[in-house]
Amino acid sequence: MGVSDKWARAEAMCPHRLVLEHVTSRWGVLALDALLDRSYRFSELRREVGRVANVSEKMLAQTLQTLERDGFVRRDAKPVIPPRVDYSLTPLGREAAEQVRALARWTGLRMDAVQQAREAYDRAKEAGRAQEGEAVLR
Amino acid sequence: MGVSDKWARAEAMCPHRLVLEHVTSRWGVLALDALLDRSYRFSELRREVGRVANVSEKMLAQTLQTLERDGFVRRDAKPVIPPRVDYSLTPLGREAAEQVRALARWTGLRMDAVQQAREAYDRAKEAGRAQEGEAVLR
DNA sequence: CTGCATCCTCAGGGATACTG
DNA sequence: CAGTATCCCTGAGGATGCAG
Repeated sequence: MGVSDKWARAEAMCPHRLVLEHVTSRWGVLALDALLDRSYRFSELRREVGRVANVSEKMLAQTLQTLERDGFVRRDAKPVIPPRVDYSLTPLGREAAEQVRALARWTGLRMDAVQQAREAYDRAKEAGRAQEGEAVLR
Repeated sequence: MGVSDKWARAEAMCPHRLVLEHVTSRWGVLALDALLDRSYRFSELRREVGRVANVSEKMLAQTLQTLERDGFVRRDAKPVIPPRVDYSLTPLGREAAEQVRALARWTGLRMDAVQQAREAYDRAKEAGRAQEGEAVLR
């Protein structure tokens, strides 16, 4: 289990923050987003998520377990050889995933504004440095 | 700068994911949420965020810089002694913060469902273990 | 194929001390 | 007060190997 004492304390202070962390975690976001479209088998999901950013099988498994425990993801393992496990969203998980996707879509829409802001910021910073240098020279 | 090569690669693949990470980062969420209500001075914000989870001044500063660079947070430092720096949301940041707060509120509302799911999960897991033990005994 | 266990690395992030 | 710089350590997370 990955839950450290520090997190236990955090949970005590504000339990729903932990859920938020799970949902907005690096791989949680991507998994939920993918599962919003359809159900996936494990390595299928791994590939799908991997289209955006590579995820180790360990982290994906861990993420899915957390999401399952929180009641967002349903896992059904068919008892066949070779094993086949399908992951899908519960109704609760669907709600969460929609929120997350909304946020993700928003960031996509506003990327240009963010880009501009960054350039302005970097330019301003650069100008600041130049002035500083000038001051030193006299 | 804390941007590692790994993140540079991630940015190349999918730039808006990075923004999402900033916004949903541990301290980003709390800062945005706090600033949605009003503007704060640095250590005032530190205290406010600290009501939920303690944040080192280093991490708060880092978080605020990232958010400022992305154009979410406006920072105005009054040139007075002692220094006074006010942080507030830009219109863009307000949009982001509202999304984040929506997500946060949703988790709060659904905490009971999550709790139940967790208990069910843990019970099922426990039952599984018990059966396993039984099987071993015969 | 789907995991769980193990080991190992590195970067996130806390504590502290110092500057403007 | 509001940071910046430094040190240091924990823990997230990748790689590998094994089991069912």
